[in-house]
Amino acid sequence: MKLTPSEWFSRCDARRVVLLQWLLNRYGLFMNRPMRTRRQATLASLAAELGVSRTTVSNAYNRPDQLSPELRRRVLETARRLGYPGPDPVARSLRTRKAGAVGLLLTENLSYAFRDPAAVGVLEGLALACEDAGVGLHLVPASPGREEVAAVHRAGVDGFVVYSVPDDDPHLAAVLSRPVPTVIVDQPELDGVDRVGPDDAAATVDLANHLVELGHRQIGVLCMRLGRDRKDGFAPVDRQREAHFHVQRTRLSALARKFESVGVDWSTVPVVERFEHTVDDGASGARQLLDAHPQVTAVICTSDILALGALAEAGRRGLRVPADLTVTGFDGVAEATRAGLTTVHQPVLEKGRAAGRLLLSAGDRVAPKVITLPTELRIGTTSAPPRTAEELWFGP
Amino acid sequence: MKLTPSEWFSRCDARRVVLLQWLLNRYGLFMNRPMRTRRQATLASLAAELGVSRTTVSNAYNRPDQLSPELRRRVLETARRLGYPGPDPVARSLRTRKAGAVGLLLTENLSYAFRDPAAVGVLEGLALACEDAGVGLHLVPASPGREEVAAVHRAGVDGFVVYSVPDDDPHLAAVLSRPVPTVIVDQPELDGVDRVGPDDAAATVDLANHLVELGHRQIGVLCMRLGRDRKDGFAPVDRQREAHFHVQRTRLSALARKFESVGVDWSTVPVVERFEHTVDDGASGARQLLDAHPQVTAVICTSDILALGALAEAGRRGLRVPADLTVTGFDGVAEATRAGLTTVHQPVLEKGRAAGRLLLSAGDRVAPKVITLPTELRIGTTSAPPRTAEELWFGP
DNA sequence: CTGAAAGCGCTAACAT
DNA sequence: ATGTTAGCGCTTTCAG
Repeated sequence: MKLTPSEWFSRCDARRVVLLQWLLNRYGLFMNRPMRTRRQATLASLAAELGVSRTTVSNAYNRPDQLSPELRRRVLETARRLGYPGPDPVARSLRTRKAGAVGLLLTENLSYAFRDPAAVGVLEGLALACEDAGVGLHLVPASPGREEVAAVHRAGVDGFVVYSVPDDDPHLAAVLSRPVPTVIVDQPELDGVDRVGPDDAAATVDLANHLVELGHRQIGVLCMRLGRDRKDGFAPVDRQREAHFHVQRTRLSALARKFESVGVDWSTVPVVERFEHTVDDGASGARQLLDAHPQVTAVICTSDILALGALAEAGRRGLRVPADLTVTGFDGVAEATRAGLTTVHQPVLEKGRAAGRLLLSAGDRVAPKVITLPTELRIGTTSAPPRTAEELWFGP
Repeated sequence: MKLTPSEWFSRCDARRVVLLQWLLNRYGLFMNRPMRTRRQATLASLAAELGVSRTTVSNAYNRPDQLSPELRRRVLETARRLGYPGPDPVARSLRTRKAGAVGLLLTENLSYAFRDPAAVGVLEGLALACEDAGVGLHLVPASPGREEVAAVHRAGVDGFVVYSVPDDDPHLAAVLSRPVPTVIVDQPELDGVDRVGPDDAAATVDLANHLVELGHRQIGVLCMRLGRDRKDGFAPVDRQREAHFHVQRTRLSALARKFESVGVDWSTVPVVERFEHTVDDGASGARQLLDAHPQVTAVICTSDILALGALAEAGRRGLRVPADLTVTGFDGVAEATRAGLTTVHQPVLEKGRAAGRLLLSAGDRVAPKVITLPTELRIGTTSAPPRTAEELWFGP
């Protein structure tokens, strides 16, 4: 039988192989590569050089106890001499079926992720969980604009954490199509997919109760984006109901339920939406809200960032908080606490950490798991009873 | 000649192979794997199912122009039916020698990285560069404490960005031992390694000039950690000189040169070191400095974060800034600008972005490249001439 | 436009 | 304690 070149090659003894490899390397076979990238030493060439098997070299790196210390020393020494940088991580990943990294998908400009303290908290918690497990955290390049999902397919990871994306996000679909475990943080809520997040409805009801008890009936709401389309302004009830962001949808509907239960017609409650989640947009949203509805006694914001903007706008208008206007937030980030904001605190760092742990412990689990984090209503110095008609006439 | 099983196997035609694979799969060969992980479809099995070659299936994903649209449709359709998730990223990386990710090494708790605005800026810029190039950003889990460098070797990346680590960092050594391009941000300064950073010496001299011109001679310095060992307190001159952080070393020596040139004996200048880089540590450092040296008229901080702490401490002591005490920073982060701090501004976001671009454009380059970023002295409201003896006695 | 052949560099199971 | 064998899943010339 005729041998293929590779078969013949593989029948040569180690010394011959080395010689051949060297010759091929030296004279042209790799000429198409830039000369600088001189053919790296590999585990195989190292083994050949040493006259031992590849297994032995592999063991020298991965299972020191499987070798005599003396041989191991020789292997490592020769590796250094030959400039062998250790087993190639990609090849090892292919073989072991472990990439040693978890992917993070946040369909937002990364700039946003780094600016929003709540997002940073999640990121930090996740990073800590990864650090504990010794795995890398692979940020997937996915801007909200681009529909390009190739990056998701290209990511060599053992699982994904998806942070707060719309339910119709194409990147999310791509993630779910990959045969690796996935944990969603906050939103969307998907059957059969692990998730970690607060009980938004309950937390929002707590907050609403507080405002109802204070006596507020003339309220306005400032919320984050409700869809992937850029839209700033008043959001009618059907847009609220069809919001592609589950968190916003839940918070709004919880507010609606509570306030309707005390006789407020929700369709008359102004809800202002802002696409960007910044303090400035919070301020402009509050401006729009208060310009059109000056009778409002409380502005409920679905995030602290927006609420900080609302506070700034109140100041600009000469409205004293909470005497003239009540403002509330959501998240309980440090900046908000410092500002004395009445808000719902959620443990963002824990959220990220829980997501990481959940993901990394996947595999021994079969049923999807949902972790609900505790929230806490934190009454600060930005909420008080509305001024009565009397007070408005005669002063406090 | 006797055929090995694999040789024999490879001589079977496609239909037989499929049947065999199916049988083996079904009956025991993979019984050691958990049953849930039912053998995923692969490109090969898909090709077999379709009766085409692997090349064709590969092309369907990677080179649509190499197929009839009709065939491509059929391939993708069958893929969906079989639950084939597309080419495995790790296998592809092994074959193409491209991981599609850049590694980021910052030997600090990631928590720190996310809290320090200067670090966040760099991270953000780097993330933007990666996003533009469509490659992932792989955060390497490397806490300062652990000497464990395996994570560096395990990272499947095409290159590394190293942000501000000590020159004797073992993780850095591990990175440099990998046969991939590396760009260092800020420090250390290493021959033959690409680097991007400001001209610390020149910038510091600018700042020192400003203080000298104002008339300050009794100064104190507050600096970041000078070594990997946790050490808080006064740093004698030799510790300053032997600092393992090039940036700190340079800033201190530039200050020393400048102030010595106007007659100040540097060995009498108190330099307080803080291991942690937080506002609180800045405050405690300032306290230690001012407790021991109340005659100081200016506190020069090697970062804005420390300077913000110093401002807080000054307030706590009833010192008016800048009337009673001048405080300066370094970096020009937003918080500092808001506080009116006199500082050296450096474009942190650009720094990260430049590092990313530099790394991603490597390969067509041969000589190492160093990018020096412009800095700008920003005189704020925290620097003024020191009070004269007269003023001290008779008031301003 | 399609297919055959040849590995990328490594590890794990199973011998010895 | 060390070696043998058999791929992991893919892309890429090169030859039809």
